[in-house]
Amino acid sequence: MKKRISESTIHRLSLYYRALSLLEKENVVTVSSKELAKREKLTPAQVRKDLSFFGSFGTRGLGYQVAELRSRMSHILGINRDWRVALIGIGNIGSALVSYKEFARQGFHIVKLFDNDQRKIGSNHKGIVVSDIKDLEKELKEDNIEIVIVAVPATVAQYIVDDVVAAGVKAILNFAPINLRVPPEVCLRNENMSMELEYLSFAVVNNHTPKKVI
Amino acid sequence: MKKRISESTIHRLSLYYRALSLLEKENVVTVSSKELAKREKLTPAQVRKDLSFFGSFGTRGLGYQVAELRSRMSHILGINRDWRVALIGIGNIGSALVSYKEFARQGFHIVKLFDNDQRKIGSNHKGIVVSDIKDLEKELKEDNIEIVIVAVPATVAQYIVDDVVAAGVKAILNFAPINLRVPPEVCLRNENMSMELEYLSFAVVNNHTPKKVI
DNA sequence: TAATTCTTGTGAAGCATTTCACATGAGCGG
DNA sequence: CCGCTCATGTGAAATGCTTCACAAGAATTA
Repeated sequence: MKKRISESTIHRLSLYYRALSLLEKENVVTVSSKELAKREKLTPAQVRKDLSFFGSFGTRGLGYQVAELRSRMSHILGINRDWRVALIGIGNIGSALVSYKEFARQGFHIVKLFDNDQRKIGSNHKGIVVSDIKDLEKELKEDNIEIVIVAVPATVAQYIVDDVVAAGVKAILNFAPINLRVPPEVCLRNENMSMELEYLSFAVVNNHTPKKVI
Repeated sequence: MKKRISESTIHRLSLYYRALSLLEKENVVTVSSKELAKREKLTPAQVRKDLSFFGSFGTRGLGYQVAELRSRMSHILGINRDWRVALIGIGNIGSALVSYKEFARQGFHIVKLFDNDQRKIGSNHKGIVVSDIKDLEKELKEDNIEIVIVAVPATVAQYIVDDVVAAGVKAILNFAPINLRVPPEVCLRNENMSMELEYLSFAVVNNHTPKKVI
């Protein structure tokens, strides 16, 4: 399996995983691509094609075993395990994310907090003591952090990310509204909430309706 | 101009707008598609093609006037004006968003807050008194709200959104991790932070590097 | 004014993604 | 056990998006 998987496919895997989790809770045993597609507003062919990149998980004439497919999806997405996540920047957004239960529910555990504000360093948020940003690289290494969430002002984000990369972290979720440079082996995702509002304002002004909802 | 504009193009318009704002601050007067592309890690052809959907804004041999193009972009995106935004759900995420200055900076003003918790109703957040969710439809109409941010638990999100739609709102930014049903004329965007972390965990587990960073 | 340089705007080509459509296999009822 | 129904998995077609490549316009210099 050396074919490049598209970003859209990966996002849809998350959707499938979520739908399957719900189905399992509803005690549904098998599900067809048709039903799965309906639940996530996709086409059955799309569902089957996405899954086919990773193997043949279904049974002709019957569909997919909900529990089994969910487990497969979690393996493919890498969420069949726990992740140690560090959060940098304990401002508005940062504080909210520390308390955001959805992350832990999916196995993403925020276990380190960093800030540069002396008043925040040493303080306790949800049982985690805030570390000094000065020790970022050292502590990320020591604690085997694999994913970092950056929630600092745009002006300092690049410096922070340089340190994060130096610490060997390969996955970064960035909330600062700025285009960050990272080496090609690092996966960077941007969460730019203003851009989403701008999308909406574009839609309203131009009477535009998106084909697919992300 | 009746061609369907792709989601990617709209997102890139936001990037152009941001880059142009910075250039203007740096007192740069003109910019080429090449330079603009470099700043946002795109190709010059992509920049020109995107702009060409909306008109011819450049001068051959010279490039684009920074100030003028920025103004054009803001008109196209609909951010040359202020927007009245309501925020529903004053939990972790909701509270953070009320204080998030980036929104107001782009002209998105949160002017209404709603919650169903009696302890929160009537309380004051950044100068805004929290309204009872029961009055949602009425107050959204009265206050001419055009954009709504939904930051409530997934279990109640659909009911809330039904009311929002009934109030005639045409643009919704949803933070609840659930697939919401809205009529076709309503533009719904989902901000699913867990999905972004899942993307990262997929990338780490599969040694996958995305072609383009969103 | 003519030659040169620069960079836009845009059809056409090249890729990528989505959808179609059907062969194939599994279950089930008679 | 045969025929019928159902639903997968997948090449091929269709659609959509990005990149190429170049004609053409604008400034500048001689």
